[in-house]
Amino acid sequence: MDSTSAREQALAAAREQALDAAEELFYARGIQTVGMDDIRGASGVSLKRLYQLFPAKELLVEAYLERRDVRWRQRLAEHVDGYEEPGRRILAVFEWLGQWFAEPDFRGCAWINSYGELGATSPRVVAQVRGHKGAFKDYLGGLVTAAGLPGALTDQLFLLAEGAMVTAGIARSTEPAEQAGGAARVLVETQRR
Amino acid sequence: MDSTSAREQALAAAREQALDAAEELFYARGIQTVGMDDIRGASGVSLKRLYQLFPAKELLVEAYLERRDVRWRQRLAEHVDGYEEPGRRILAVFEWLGQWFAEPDFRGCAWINSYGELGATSPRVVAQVRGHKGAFKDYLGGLVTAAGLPGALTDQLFLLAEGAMVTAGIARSTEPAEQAGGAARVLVETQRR
DNA sequence: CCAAATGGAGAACGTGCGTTCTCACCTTCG
DNA sequence: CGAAGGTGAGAACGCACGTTCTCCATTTGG
Repeated sequence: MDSTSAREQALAAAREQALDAAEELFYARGIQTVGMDDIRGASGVSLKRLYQLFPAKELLVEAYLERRDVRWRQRLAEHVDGYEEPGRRILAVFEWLGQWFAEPDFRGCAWINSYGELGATSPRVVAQVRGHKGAFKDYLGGLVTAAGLPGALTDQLFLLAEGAMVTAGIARSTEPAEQAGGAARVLVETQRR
Repeated sequence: MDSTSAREQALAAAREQALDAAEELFYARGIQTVGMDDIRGASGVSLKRLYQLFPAKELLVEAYLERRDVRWRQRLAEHVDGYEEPGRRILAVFEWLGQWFAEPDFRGCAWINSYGELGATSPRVVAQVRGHKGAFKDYLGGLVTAAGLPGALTDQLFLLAEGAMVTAGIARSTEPAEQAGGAARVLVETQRR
């Protein structure tokens, strides 16, 4: 007998459909302007099931950010893992940012946007944003120490990456990735000796 | 006879009171969670007058961002003008960011937050945000060229400043200012010879 | 001093939306 | 087969809020 019954599979499938719709709509139009009814329409999951899976909209938002965080960091890591040399791996981060910025539906950093929208009212969203940014910074920190570089460099590279994300979102441009990458190269080189 | 009649003065005063309340509330709690009635309560300006001064909430938001932009850049320029040496003036920008981050009611960059909240729905807000960021970048550019440094440095310093603002807002910390300032110093020094 | 316009307080209107409820229709299992 | 429980479609409920309107007091200009 399966550990996952037919009913459980149906619930899991509905959950993914709901999160797919939530991600697409929330990211594209913001969270507050998307109603639960829009999620239902885009996902095909009934309101009843939606509220069964996520007892409140805030929990759906939380799950959306959580799943996106895992996937986002996974995609980044996959790109970085295409390189071996520690210094090169650091620059690969900014390279990947450029690829991300170039995606046609890019609308800035989902977490920064969510923070701007709900940072003052939703502690769960704040926790997700801090968690995501903390995880990204930790990842950067790993790359820096693997390259034998001082930890203080991590913060600087992190700020460059954050600045690039906001600016790419606001200006609808991919340039910030190269500009940040250039600055990162200089900072890394300076620390190398 | 005055070019400003008593009535005009009253209107101008009400406008300032409305904008004072709007700035305090919008910045602290976000724009969508503050109702026009909250603005009335905090400002003492009646709804009728509010709508007479700003025919729609979006226009009040626009005016709020516009006035804040002028004041923000003024405060920054005043701090920078405390220094003469061109290289020092660049670093003074990050110094001032640190002072700003340390203010008790600091809640991140008002424009980045507004963009996250309304960037997908309000073209007027988007225009204000792009305008403000453009003006800030231009100001930085002036400092860079005054120091005889290459223009490409402007973009890098801008990204550091933006990253510091977002991060200070999300993490509720003033550290990003020093971290960004440290990176800026390295970037400037590297270009100096 | 009076008519006309202005202003404030707050009710009212319309709408959007988060959340719950209704009800008819299955599915399931004894 | 038949009762019990879950499900989808969508109505319904409550509330918040942007915007407008009502009503009365006040001011203003002739």
